[in-house]
Amino acid sequence: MPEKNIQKEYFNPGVTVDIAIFTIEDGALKMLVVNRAHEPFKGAPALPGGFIHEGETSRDTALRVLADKAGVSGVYVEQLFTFDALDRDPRGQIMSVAYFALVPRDQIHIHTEAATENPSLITISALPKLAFDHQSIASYALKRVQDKIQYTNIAYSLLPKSFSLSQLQSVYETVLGKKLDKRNFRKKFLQLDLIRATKKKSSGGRQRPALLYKFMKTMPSELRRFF
Amino acid sequence: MPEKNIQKEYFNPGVTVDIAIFTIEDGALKMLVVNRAHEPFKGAPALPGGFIHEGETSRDTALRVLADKAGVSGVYVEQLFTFDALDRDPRGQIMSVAYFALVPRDQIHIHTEAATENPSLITISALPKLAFDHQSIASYALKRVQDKIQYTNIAYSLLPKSFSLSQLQSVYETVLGKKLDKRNFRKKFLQLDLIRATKKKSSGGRQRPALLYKFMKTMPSELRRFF
DNA sequence: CCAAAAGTGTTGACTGTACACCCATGT
DNA sequence: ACATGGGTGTACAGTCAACACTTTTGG
Repeated sequence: MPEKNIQKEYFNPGVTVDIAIFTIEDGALKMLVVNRAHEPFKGAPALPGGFIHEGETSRDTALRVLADKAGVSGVYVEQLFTFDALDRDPRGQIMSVAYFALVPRDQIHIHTEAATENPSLITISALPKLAFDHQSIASYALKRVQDKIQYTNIAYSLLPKSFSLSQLQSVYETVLGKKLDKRNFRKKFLQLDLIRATKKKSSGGRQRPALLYKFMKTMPSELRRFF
Repeated sequence: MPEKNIQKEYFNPGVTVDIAIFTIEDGALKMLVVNRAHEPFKGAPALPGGFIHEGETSRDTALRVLADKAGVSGVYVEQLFTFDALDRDPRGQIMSVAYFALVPRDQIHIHTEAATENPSLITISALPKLAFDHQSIASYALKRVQDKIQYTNIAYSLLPKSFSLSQLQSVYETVLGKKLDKRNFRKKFLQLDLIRATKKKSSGGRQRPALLYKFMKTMPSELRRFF
């Protein structure tokens, strides 16, 4: 290994960050995609992303993109994988450190002035072809979310601060793409000691109000597998 | 995103690959470390690694380092995580795409002519302080291996082509750092349909010869969690 | 015949899954 | 009063964990 002037003496690939931003809207799992403003793949749908800036970690870049394109901060963000197939970008050898984020729908603000490239939410089950290898990144991200919602508390990042057990169950059903049994779900989840009942009840519906719960920790925490 | 000449117009961080190479020797889990030949951290133990070359993916780099420093090829190698804290390398902003590999002890050839930097095997439980953030990389790698041996067949990459159930169990005990029940282990593992008995038996010991088994697939394959 | 590792089943505890009805509210 | 989602328990099946003795070989 060399000592100095790494940037000049050695070959450095380009390094970008791409981020799969998931949310739930109308009972469907959706992902935020943008339309590329420039070549390559001009006009094609793609994951939001950008080059790493000097003095910025890849996570910083991911958070910056998240703020720029979706107007969101303070949500769950995790590094996924680094994609670096040599032919993934026609401009040359450019790797992508991929991230994913989970965001409650009402925290996404697509129409900020900074939100270039027409960000929009697309249902996962109807994803169009994406630019670069973003298809692979998206499916890798989906798999990770589906795995991880089963043994961590990351669901907190798809829900409002307080929520009913039915809302929580609906998040699981939407992410996993399958129905769950109501009684078993409640029994198991309450045993985990992750959420606590508040003194409030939901209102506004024309049905019996539901007890509202909160996650005790809105920080990632690992558990044993529970679904 | 820009269109051309990425390498010149934009800031590119340095990109290295570091690899945690695990093996089992004398019933202990060990990792290969080198002594750094140059600054920074000259003389300090570190994970083997190096810069990505032009036209090389990070995985290519990992395989190259594995061949150079350990004389090994054809083993299980997996990308771990990309480490890019800004202060991780005193030379500047240099990220590391970390990998790990699992290698049977007898396939490691430390004393090839190319094996610079005195590679040596260190017991995991007695790791010295390592250069850079290699401490973090190593513990992250260990955790990943411990997790993944429980729901994939990666143990194949720590064993010879044929092996007894006791050898297999010993691999699990060594990696997980705990004793397992012999009858339960055998029952569960055989149910998984991952290995097949051969017609051979072990010999040479002064005890009852064991039936030898082979993994049906020596390619990564995922399962449900089994330990 | 002795030492050493190989090989083999059963039981009880726990966990997961299937399943149906009454309750509280708004309209 | 009715429509809507909220809330609750039991029984059966499957999985996990604990546990000890006999077998086969080499020396």
